[in-house]
Amino acid sequence: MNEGNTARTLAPIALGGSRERGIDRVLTLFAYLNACGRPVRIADLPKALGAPRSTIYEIVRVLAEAGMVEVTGNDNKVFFGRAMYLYGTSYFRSNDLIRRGSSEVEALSTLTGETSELCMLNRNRQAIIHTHPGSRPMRISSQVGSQFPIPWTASGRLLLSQKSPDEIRDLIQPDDLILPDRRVVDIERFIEECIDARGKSVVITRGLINSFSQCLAAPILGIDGEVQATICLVLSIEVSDDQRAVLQEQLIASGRNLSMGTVRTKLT
Amino acid sequence: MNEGNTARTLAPIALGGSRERGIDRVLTLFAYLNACGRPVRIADLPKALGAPRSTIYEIVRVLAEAGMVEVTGNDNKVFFGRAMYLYGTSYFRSNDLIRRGSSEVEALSTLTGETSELCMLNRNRQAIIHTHPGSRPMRISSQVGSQFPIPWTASGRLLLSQKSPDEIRDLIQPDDLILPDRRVVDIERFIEECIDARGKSVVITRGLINSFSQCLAAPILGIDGEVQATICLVLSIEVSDDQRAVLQEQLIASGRNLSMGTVRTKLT
DNA sequence: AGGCTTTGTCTGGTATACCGGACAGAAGTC
DNA sequence: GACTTCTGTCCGGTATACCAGACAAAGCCT
Repeated sequence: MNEGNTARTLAPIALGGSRERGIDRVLTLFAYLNACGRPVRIADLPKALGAPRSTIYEIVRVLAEAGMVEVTGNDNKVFFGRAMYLYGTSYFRSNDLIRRGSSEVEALSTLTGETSELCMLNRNRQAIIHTHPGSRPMRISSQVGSQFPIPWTASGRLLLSQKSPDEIRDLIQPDDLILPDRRVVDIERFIEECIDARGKSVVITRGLINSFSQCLAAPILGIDGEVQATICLVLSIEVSDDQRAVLQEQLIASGRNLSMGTVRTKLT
Repeated sequence: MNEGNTARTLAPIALGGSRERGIDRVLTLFAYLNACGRPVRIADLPKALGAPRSTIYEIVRVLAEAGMVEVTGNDNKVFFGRAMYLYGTSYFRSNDLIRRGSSEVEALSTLTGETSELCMLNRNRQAIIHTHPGSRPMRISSQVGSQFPIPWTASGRLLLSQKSPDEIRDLIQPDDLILPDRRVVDIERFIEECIDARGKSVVITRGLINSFSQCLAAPILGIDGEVQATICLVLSIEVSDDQRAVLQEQLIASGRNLSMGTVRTKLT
């Protein structure tokens, strides 16, 4: 019933009915479909995206023709299409880090029995690129493709660790500082934590996204030492210190394993 | 050195310098990136796509900001980006057939030792959705994401088998009828072959894409009996009749396995 | 170094892509 | 069946996205 809540966060600004480019409409549409995670009725899109009906129908028609989205036969719902999958696969094939990272996540998760994730920055969000659930009876896991506000996660602190305070301030929207339980993260405190994360081989956050989990994240470094991604473990808050120390070592090893040019240069 | 050969097949018409929509430029760009299969210098795009420089730079900037493409740091090449991967994954997750089909391809290929592929229609091309190379010393295989003119393949005949002659004529461009060795497929003959394929449980083509391979394709049927995709085997032309008969049965079983509602309804 | 080509940025003008709104058909409501 | 709401299509006007072309910076040859 509440219209446009999602739209307000997705649509660039969407004031007053100012005219907008087709390409921007398309990008907003994609983001919205991804956020929904399932087919959406075309008729709902104008409201949800704050766009005129005629525009939406035209855009969907063009995108459907190109295979970027598909329209289901009977009830006119749209979702991503085959072409999107092909292009995404193309990216995956070309991207060594994601390929290696995905299999490292599987390995780490199998080894430890815990949920493991590969995370990267996507604009001003932290995206779950790949994940493998743990083998414990109570799994804690998030969906591939879902995106979190950066301040919610340990990975986020690492991913921003090489940015300047001003860059961080620019990147973080006020909304992003509100945790799921309504607590608010102080931006200055967050910036400190990011800078603190610089060069660290592991960062831990506890009780941020919820009260019963903690997140251990290790950086994956590029050829010139910048943080390209993180690999992380999602643990129950109750894991013993000893256990965590072991897991932490394995996590750091995985992160180092995926990093470029840092380990190999070591002399025997 | 030959400029624009690819562009001519990709760009809608692109005559005379008529103005074109941003969204169409974007779709052309995506298709071109996919056709190249690797990062492309931004500076080459205006020539390749028949678009003005200023437009290309603007479009790439916007798409890069949204993460749909990425620009490499040093030599300004563009390729698909993380967002494309996320959205593609989203499609994959929502699409049962591709998920099951991909694993069936793996299974069939492992079982037979031959190259296997999952194919679907994508606009007026046949797309390789998933593939697994055979275990023979001389592999014959094509890349995931690559797209062929429909008349080149056995799968193509199945995928069009339920269309009317007029629909087929509309779909097939004159260029598509030219085989890699310059022979030309007769459109009327091709239409007959498509209609022939209607209801067949396997279609075989020999020496079409090259002289040393043959392609066996089996339909994957949707709930109401229409061909949604095909699964196929790429074999050396020299495989014995006996061998082929065995492979053919396994292929048909895989296709039936992936089809909806046809087998399960059988009485014991 | 001097010319030549290539690359990326910027700007103003105009063809047109997007918008608003009208319209008809479908679907629900009483 | 009359009335309201919702869905999808169509059309003319205008704000503007795209284009052409100029410019500077950087390569790249002799």
